[in-house]
Amino acid sequence: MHANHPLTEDLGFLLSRASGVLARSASEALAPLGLRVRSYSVLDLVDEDGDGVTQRRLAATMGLDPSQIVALVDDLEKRDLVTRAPDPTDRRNKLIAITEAGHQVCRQARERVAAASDGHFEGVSPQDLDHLRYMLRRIAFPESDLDDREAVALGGHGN
Amino acid sequence: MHANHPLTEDLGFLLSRASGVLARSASEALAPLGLRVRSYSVLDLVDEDGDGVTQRRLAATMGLDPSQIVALVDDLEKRDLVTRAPDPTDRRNKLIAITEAGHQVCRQARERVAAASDGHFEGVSPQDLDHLRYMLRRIAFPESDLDDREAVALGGHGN
DNA sequence: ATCAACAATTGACATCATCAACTGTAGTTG
DNA sequence: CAACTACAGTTGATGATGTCAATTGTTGAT
Repeated sequence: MHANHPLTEDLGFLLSRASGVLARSASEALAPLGLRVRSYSVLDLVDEDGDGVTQRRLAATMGLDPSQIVALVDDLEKRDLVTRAPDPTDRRNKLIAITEAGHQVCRQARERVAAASDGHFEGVSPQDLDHLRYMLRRIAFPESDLDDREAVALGGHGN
Repeated sequence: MHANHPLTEDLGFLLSRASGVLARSASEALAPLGLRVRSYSVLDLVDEDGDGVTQRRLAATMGLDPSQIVALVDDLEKRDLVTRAPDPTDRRNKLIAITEAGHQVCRQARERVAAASDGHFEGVSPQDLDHLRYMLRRIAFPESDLDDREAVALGGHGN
């Protein structure tokens, strides 16, 4: 008899709650590597993108203010997990690229996070997880629901 | 062509991102009422629970440290949206109950939040939303997957 | 009467979010 | 070229949040 509260049916609340659960889990898994959830996100986004990524882009993808990226990259750079170099094409941009050490750490981090996350998805089927991913992507990245299909239709750019 | 980053397929990341999107939306919707997402959550949980709720319970439901509830209730109490009274049965507990004014504000808040949220779910069917709710509940409240089924088993009152 | 367990509270401290201001670079216009 | 605008990154201030240890008051049991 604790259900029935409108709040516990509210998607925003459930998202926040579920997100918190996963974040804690990931946080614990990453601690031994000296990473936090945020720095791991940066590392992961930079990984497998040999050309380097601008900080602006990182900020946009992570949904953060660009100013917050600075400290994250500072830390990763200080530990030689990423490099930060001005873009030759446009010296305003700084291209963040991963180092070999960073790549290794990133791999370990992925494994740890995945292992830690698995426990939370036990009751859910793989198809349901895919479905969940799909829906969350639509909510998290609304304007780019063009990812997998007709990327054309919208003349403008929504919002 | 920006997809394919493992991170953007990671459920933890997607949850955090989607949660952030909804939270901002709700935050803007609630600002005119002088509420934040957190205080709205408290208000909503207290509403429709005439008997009053202990702060411990609020903390557990919201996934917060009990110490954080104090300030939230302080604020709501100061504005006469809730009352805080010692439980006659066990004077350690304080029962938080809603006031008439609180009930009214809560209703407005719900409408505003719902209106603001709707925009984020446009592309998703009602059944998918139900499904989403269901899965999120499983992730957010793992031990209580009894919600929809044998909610009886525990003689007590959950938790 | 003493003790352990618990709810609420306080305070300290680190993290994070939000914004405004500043620097350096690029592109445009006169 | 000079002046202007626009942008990426950076810094700093300020408030909100998360986390934890310690305290107070209350309960229940010994």
